[in-house]
Amino acid sequence: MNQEASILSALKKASGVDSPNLEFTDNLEFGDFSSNIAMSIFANQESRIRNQGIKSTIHDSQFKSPHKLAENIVNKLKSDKELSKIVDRIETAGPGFINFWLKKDVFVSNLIQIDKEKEDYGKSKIGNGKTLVIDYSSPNIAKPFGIGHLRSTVIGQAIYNLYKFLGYKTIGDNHLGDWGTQFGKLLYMIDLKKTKDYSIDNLEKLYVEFHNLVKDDESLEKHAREWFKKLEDGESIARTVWKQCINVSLNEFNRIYDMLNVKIDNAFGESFYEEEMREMQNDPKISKFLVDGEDGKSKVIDLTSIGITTPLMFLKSDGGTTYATRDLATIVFRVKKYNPDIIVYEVGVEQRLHFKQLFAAAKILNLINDDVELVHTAHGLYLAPDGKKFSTRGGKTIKLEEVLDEAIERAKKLGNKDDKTAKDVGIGAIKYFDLMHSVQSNVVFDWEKIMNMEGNSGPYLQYTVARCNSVIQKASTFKGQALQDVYSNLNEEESKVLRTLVRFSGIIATAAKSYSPNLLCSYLYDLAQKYNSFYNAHRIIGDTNQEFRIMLTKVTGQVLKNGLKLLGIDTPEKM
RNA sequence: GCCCCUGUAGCUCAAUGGAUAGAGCAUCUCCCUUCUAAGGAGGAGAUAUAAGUUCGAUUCUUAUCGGGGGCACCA
Repeated sequence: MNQEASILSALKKASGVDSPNLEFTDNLEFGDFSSNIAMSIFANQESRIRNQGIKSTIHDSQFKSPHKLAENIVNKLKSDKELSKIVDRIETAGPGFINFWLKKDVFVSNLIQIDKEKEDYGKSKIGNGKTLVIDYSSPNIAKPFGIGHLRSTVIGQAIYNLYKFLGYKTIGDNHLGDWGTQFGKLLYMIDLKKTKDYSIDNLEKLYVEFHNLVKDDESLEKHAREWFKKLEDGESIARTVWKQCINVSLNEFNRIYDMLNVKIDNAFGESFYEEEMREMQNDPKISKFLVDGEDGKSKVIDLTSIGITTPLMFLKSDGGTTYATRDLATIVFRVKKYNPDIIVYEVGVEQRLHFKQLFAAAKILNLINDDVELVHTAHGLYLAPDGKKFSTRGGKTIKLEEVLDEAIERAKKLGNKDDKTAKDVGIGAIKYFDLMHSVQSNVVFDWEKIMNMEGNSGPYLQYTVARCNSVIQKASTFKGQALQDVYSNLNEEESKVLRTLVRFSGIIATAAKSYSPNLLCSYLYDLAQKYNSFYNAHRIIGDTNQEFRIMLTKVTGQVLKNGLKLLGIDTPEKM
């Protein structure tokens, strides 16, 4: 158990609150950790207590002020023997904060632990026995891999890595958009133009052209649906062309995944669930929930009972399936195959309504148990410089590959001669830029910013790791001993690094739980910055404290490396 | 028209209702005969507006004004 968890458990006992608040304090004046639990309990507003889920065995009327209540809790905490092993001092402060100072040797043993566990440091078993399925990346076949797919790909990968690190059984699925009326549109255009050019560029052109033609002739939408129906019914020409489009696209996508160094367990794609879709259509337990759509021919699932006025389109007028049908079928498959505890959809915010509908429908149709958690991360979008959404239909996109190439090129110009390092740095810059933003916020695309290699950036963190490596390499006399003696006279910079190091496992848990890799980014940047301050202010090799300082360098490099690996960012030895 | 999200420094972004609102870019001053200057130290600079709830509000509520996304046979 880490220090944070130990304090939490003691606090839980002393306050009688199930999930007391504990946060790291950046200002040592307020301890290493701080809790506002006394003030929360004291706020005797029933509604707030209910809203925050705070139930305490302590009745607030016994105490005159949150400060008095805090003192009461502190007294209990002081008699906690387990806690006294790691905590040096507990005090109340201000209006009723409870502040904890960790013992110096907690920091020492933490250093030793990091050095011992190396790349496993920070791992946990809290997810053992639990399964998480995550749907991410999910580009559409026959369209270029645009900048828009970057978020889903890298955030999804980071969430996957985080949960795996926490001991979950994790299954990643690239839910390729390889089915649906979009292919009808393409098949119609291919037939119209009698073309055999199935290159992505041409397919994209046809798709854009289709939408231009539709502006003048809405009946084309109907033709597209007819073509998709043919495809769905297994018509051989449609299937052959469709298959060729898929092969072309997959080659293209795989090249990009190689560049990004992303490997997704499965890539079943929407077409994979044809069997489940057919079974659902014939299942009386499902069909009893289907009602006629407005035209009397389509079948929809009514969601007004749970406050969603837009019904879910289950079968189109021509009997063809929709995106929603396929997503429901996917749930059926995943439940049957993996029995997951959590299913995460790392999909953009523009599909919020769809997932709201989908999750509601899955419950109505009894496809999942109530205890399965369905999560839509709803990441924000890359917006064009004019502040609007990039549009595939309008042909306005930025190809991810161009961005990646440019970043690698810039990394080379900075002096990274070997290709692997240039690639790690260039790709690292792009991934970090994406991940550092909070998941839900939109990001305005800017060539200069996305490949930033200074300041709060991927290359900054990679550079810090390389710097640590370089110091370690020069420190040939390092024996890794005699650490215990130096703690009475740590300087400010050293203390800051030490205090930051102990937070790693807590940050990982929080980042995973809230599906927010950006929290890990901020942490790593904070750690690197504190280390760099230390590095600039003090000599390492040759100092009387050199054993300690070298150790500090070694484990900082290790923690940064572990964190970056979780983010899917490689760390070159040298740069 | 209706629904959802959002508004923090010149720009791009952080901050489970907590203590002095953090960064990066840009800008101004310094620091390489010292272990990697892709670095470090320091200036200047921000919570859209108006009420409300609270011991305490960037965070919660309401209104106003911006911005974005969506609203059954695209995904």
